[in-house]
Amino acid sequence: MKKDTRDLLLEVALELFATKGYHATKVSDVVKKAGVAQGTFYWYFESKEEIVLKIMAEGRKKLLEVVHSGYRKEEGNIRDMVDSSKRLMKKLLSFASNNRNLMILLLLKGQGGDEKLRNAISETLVAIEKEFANNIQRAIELQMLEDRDCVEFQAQMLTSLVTGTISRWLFGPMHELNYQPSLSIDKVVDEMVRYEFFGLIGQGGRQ
Amino acid sequence: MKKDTRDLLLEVALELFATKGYHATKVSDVVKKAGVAQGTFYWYFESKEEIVLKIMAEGRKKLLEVVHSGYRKEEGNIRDMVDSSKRLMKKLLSFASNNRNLMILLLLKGQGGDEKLRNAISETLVAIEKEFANNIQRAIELQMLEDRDCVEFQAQMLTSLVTGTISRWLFGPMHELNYQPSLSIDKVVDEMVRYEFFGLIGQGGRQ
Amino acid sequence: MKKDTRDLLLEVALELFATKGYHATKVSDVVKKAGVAQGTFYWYFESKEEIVLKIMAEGRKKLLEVVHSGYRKEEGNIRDMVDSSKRLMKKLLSFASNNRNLMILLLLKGQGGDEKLRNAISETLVAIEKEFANNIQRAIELQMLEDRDCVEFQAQMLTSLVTGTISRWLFGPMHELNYQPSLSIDKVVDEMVRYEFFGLIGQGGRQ
Amino acid sequence: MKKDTRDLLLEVALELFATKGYHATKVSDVVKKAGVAQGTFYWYFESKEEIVLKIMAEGRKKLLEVVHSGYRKEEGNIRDMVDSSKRLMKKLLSFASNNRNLMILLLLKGQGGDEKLRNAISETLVAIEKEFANNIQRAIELQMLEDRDCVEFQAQMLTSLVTGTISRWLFGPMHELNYQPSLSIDKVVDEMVRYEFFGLIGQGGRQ
DNA sequence: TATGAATGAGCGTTCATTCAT
DNA sequence: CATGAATGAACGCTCATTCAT
Repeated sequence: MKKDTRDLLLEVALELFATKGYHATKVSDVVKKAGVAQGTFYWYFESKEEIVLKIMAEGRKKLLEVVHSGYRKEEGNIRDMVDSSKRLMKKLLSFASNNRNLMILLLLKGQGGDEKLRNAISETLVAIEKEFANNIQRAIELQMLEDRDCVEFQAQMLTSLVTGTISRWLFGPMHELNYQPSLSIDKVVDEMVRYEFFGLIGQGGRQ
Repeated sequence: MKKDTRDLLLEVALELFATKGYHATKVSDVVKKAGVAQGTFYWYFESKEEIVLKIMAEGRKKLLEVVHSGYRKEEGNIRDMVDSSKRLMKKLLSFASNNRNLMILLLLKGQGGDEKLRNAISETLVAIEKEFANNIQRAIELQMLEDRDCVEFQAQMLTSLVTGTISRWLFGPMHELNYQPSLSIDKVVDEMVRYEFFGLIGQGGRQ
Repeated sequence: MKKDTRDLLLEVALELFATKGYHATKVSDVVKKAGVAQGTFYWYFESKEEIVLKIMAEGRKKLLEVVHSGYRKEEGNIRDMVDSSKRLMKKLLSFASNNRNLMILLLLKGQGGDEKLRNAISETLVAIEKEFANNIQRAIELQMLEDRDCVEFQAQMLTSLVTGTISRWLFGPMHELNYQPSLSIDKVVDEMVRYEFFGLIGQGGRQ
Repeated sequence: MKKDTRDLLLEVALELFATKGYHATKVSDVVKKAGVAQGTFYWYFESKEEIVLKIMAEGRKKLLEVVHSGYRKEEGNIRDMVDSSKRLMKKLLSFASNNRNLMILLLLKGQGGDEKLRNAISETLVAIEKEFANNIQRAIELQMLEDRDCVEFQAQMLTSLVTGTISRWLFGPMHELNYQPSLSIDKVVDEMVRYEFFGLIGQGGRQ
């Protein structure tokens, strides 16, 4: 069951991009680690840029599947909404935890690359934001949330909260690749969703 | 009143780093735009890396001054706390708005650089997080916030929220350099601080 | 029968190092003369320093083979010893004559280079000195030479004599690269070995 | 009694050329160590090359004075000749010992420099050789040495012997700048002059 | 499919030298 | 005499990409 060379290259490239960064990773590093010749790389991919875009496109697809499959369609009350969000966040965090390299590329190391690279990342975030916006909109229509007339902005804040928290949780304050998360997924989910809906004050905050 | 060459280089370099990214900016670009010879650059800076670190260190210092000077010391009730936070956020957003290039470097384009560059960014975020944590801790001690035993994590979520929102507000969903913010500072501050303390549900959310 | 590119580069580099000196020879000179691209140089060698060290190591090896193979093992009397030395010197001078560029690098032009370069040269001389010391020591043990209790020093004087004479003979007083030796090898060998054993006074010197 | 700036620069430059080599020594190193500004250097010297040539010309002059003043004019017999040579060698070694930096430049580090630099060194050696040749010629005319019809060559061998021995004695086998000579001047002189006149066999060698 | 030698434009950096003050 | 900022040509090296086999 020999590994397909193309997949091997994709895998090795992702690992190196995540470890050393896109720019610092040479094509020669990739082929060396994959155990193939330099030319072989260019049989499968047009350029270094193409492979990273392929990686990110694939990653975005998988990530969006998670986000999209996350919400239950029929919320009833706030508790349902919170539970639903918790389920989504749990899925998201699990996915992130199982795809550390991808998350590094999407959330951290990719930002400094070329225009196209940055756009790919932005598009991913926009897509996530859109999903969140849809959900918020629906909740508003169900009169579960007050209509503050800035759904997009709220979705964007939520996206910032989630992506920032994920990257901080997975890689620690200094973005160390081998950082071991100190909080359990459940604790993070609990706190994050609480924050999502109730902010710092929380449900029982004195007003 | 000839501009000091060193400052000129710093300014030009920041602009180019923000516009094209650190890697894509050549030293020759910087000196060309500054109108000095290649060697002049190396009279003032040891390397391309040094100048970007200098820029970021200086930027971090100014940014932290804003964050640090932001909070009032003697909050009384929740309204005070919220007002205090609003004042801070307003200062932060004004600063960001007036230092777009710096924010690009700190929040967007810097991430893909060398190890040292990324560390410089991480350290900045850590410093902000620390300020936020201090404030949350104080609010807890004043019994204005419930002690959820995860102050650090809360501070980190807050940092994610704020930095993400700022970069999204200033540069739009696609991180365009010339993006014109569509929301006024006051609106952003209102919504962000509301979110900070009350989450999506908000003060008057039906439970 | 295409020449191996690596060997071609080594050969061209040696010639240029000998002609213009290590520092004055640019990598671009080497590749231009070899008719390959700049990058090709770095396919075969890590750096300009590496190639010169490789050249010198190879040269030292060949030189030491000559020195080592030079002496007969079983000298009987002084005449044998003198003849043996003549054979060695003849071999040495032939080698030097056939490897002018190498000798230039080892004896003349290399000295001003980097630390490693100079060390490589010193090590070569030390190795030669050691061979000479062994031979002197053996001659003492055979009671063919008086034990003056300074074998090392004698070997060093001999090394100075031989290397100095070779470089002076091959390249003339002004170290000209295209100098034509004015004395035949046999004459030089005769006089040098006479000097080696009998000094200025010579065998028949009046005392 | 402030040190003359020009002399200071000469002194500092010699030290650095000897320590780091001509090429590795930057003009900025010299002025930094001398505590003057970069421009000052060029008030006193036209170029980096000029200063090293000045240094070497001055050094050669002093060295030749020693060599020239070395021989007694009226040798009588071989013992006189040997004694006379011993006196010269002792002077030479004392001079070398007191001018280590100069000797490094003349005998070791200078060789790899530019054409002019190498010529300056060659000329020095030629001048020494000439002095030696004169002395040998005179000894032949006094019938103290056999006329082997190769006075120049003999002088050259003698020069090789002397210069090689000096550099090896002062700086050790690896040309270390801080090497401490292990033999006393007198021992070196004894052995060197013995070798000069009698070779390895020596006066009492069995023939 | 796969190899790996070859390419060459381009970059960061160096440093001897100049010159206005 | 002295300063030190400014110059700019030049060099070693990189690395994504190509191509003959």
